[in-house]
Amino acid sequence: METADTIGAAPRPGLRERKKQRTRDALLRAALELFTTQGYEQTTVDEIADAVDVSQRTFFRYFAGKEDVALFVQRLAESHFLAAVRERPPHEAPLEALRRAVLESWDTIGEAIEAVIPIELHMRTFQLIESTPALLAAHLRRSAEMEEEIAGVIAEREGLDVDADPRPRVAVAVFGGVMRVTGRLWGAGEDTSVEAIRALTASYLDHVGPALAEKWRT
Amino acid sequence: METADTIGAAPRPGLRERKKQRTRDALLRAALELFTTQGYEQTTVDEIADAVDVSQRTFFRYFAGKEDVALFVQRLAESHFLAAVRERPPHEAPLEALRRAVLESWDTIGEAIEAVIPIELHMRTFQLIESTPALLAAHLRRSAEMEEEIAGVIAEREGLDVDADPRPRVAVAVFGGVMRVTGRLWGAGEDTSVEAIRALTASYLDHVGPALAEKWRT
DNA sequence: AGGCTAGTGACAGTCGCTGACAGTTGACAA
DNA sequence: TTGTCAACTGTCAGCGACTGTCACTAGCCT
Repeated sequence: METADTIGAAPRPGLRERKKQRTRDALLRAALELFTTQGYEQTTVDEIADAVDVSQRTFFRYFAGKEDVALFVQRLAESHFLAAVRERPPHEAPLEALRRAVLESWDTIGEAIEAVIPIELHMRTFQLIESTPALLAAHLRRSAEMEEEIAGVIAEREGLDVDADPRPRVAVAVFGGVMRVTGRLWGAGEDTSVEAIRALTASYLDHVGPALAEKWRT
Repeated sequence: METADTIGAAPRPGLRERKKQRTRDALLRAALELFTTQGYEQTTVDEIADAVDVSQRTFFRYFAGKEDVALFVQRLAESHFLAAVRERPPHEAPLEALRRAVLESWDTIGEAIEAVIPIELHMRTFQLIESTPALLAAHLRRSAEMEEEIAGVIAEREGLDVDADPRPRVAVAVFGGVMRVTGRLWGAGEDTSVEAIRALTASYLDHVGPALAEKWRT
């Protein structure tokens, strides 16, 4: 099944594989570039394919559709976050684990992204998603799916049954809600640095307690 | 501009208007019936139009698309909930107002729905939305938009600036997150009665506090 | 009764997406 | 090196969602 160098650190992917990777990257970049400059709906799949000089059919062999390309990097980031959650030490309280996972994972996420596309392009894409109904919808659905997954992780950490105890899902729902708000505000604001989103997230998470309080008047 | 009976309680819509209403209702029912029996993706717009004996073009004059029909009743419910929130007395704490608004509005929502389609059909539609990716995505986006609106209402109640104080958005995000979880579980469960969703909602809202606690172990 | 206009159907066209088939090119063994 | 196999690709054909156009029908109003 596998060649001898499977164990080695640099398996040298082979020409075929490298070519595939190049086409995939080229399609991704071309798509995001076109989306962010002329708009998502205004960009046709043919345009993207033409820009990379492949047939439309080939585009669909690499990506499930327009949506899929647009959210590709987002999914990358999400999987990093999910991994970060799984690696939190078990003694941390659920919300604390989630909080630290986000705050810490942003750096690794940034690196992972830059290995594929320029970070600046990703920023523009992020704002595009927020402002394009079709993309926002798809993104929210993905988020919902991931929340379900995370709820499972949390439940396991605490040795609970997700379907019996409401707390895992509730905690994750609360957390997810706050994350969406911060993401939205970050995209709308001026400062698109990693520091900015980190500070914003921390601040908003700190406001969950006060927001649930009976009296808002100081 | 308006005829004399504008002031009257029963303006008698006129034949034209009544005909339109009938077509709209017929399209809505036919669509939901087809969606829930053979599936959303498996149902074409032509089928729906044929079932009501109008042209495809006419369908698109009444609804923006397939998604729009499927979520029509949901939007009806949402607007009722929003109205209920606006009518809560100002002395209630934000989360308390939201809580009471949901719990109380379900009855009025039920009535409003039944004026358009049989309630049983709506239940099936609800489950369809939860289990159809494309519809779930659209629904989540709508919810997000409404959360933004509600955040504005809450901010106004408390005399705050939504963009300056994080609490309105955070509170609504938390609430919305819990609502989604309960909705999901309700659709997945057996008991589709109004009582069931009411009890489930109350229970899950009560678990927000415990879910945020440091220690989950009793 | 007759003109006005909202609502409709028929038609054509765009775009996202998929299946089928044939041609090309890297991978791997004889 | 060469030949075989499998992976990738392009071309073509087609479906379904959706939109613009235009002529026509049918309520409405005077």
